[in-house]
Amino acid sequence: MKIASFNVNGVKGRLPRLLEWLDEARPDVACLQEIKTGDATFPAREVEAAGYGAVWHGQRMHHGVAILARGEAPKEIRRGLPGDDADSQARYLEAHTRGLRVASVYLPNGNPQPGPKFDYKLAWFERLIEHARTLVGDDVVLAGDFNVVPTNLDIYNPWPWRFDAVMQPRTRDAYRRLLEQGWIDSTRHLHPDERIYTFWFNADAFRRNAGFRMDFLLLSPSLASRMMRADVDVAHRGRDKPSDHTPVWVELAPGSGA
DNA sequence: ATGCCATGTATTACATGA
Repeated sequence: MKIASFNVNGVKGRLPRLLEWLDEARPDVACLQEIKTGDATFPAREVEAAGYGAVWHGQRMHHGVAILARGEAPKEIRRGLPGDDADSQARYLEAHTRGLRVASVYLPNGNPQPGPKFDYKLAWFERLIEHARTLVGDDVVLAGDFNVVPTNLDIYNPWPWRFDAVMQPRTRDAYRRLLEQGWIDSTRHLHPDERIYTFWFNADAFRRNAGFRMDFLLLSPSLASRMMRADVDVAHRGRDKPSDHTPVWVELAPGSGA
């Protein structure tokens, strides 16, 4: 069973790339971020024609997350994180599919730093940590764009980006505390020493392979023994009109209930 | 230290992204 995450940077403009990737990669579950469209304008018909059921949490112009499942409709469990009723940004969606609880996560970018956007990022991260604590005992995948570069192995060159929100000690500390609950960064776990990137700032940065690793598939401890392979579909970043992120995926062995 | 760029929405301009 293949679980994937893909920050599409606009699901409508990216539809040809998305449908092509679904056809080629055939993920069983695909979590999308930055769909950048409202609930009424998500291209559900096209996604369904590609063989995927979907749930989505849209927002006009910005953010927005979705969960796709091949051949079935995911059952939505929650949209938005608990802890702040005034937070109207669409960055979290949780659904049940294929015997798992799957969350599509789009953590705030947080730039410029310092400032209110960085404060929002840290507060959002704390709410994610609190909610994740309630999930870590089940079969759960937290998949998404976490907007954090966990270590200097996860970026081509930390120096030019040392003031960026994704590099800050407080951002990294929040991510470390999330993982301390027991979550497994599957890509890093299976490739402990490799330089692996999932985001490139622009086409020139991609040519130089000057990337960041910020998209993760975090597995709850109960799924650890089912982890088989993990990789990044790097080639999709080099195609026509690509997203700035590239898909990441992990393959799980069938569970006892599947 | 960074959006020259891309995206979407609504108008030729703005907000967002990392």
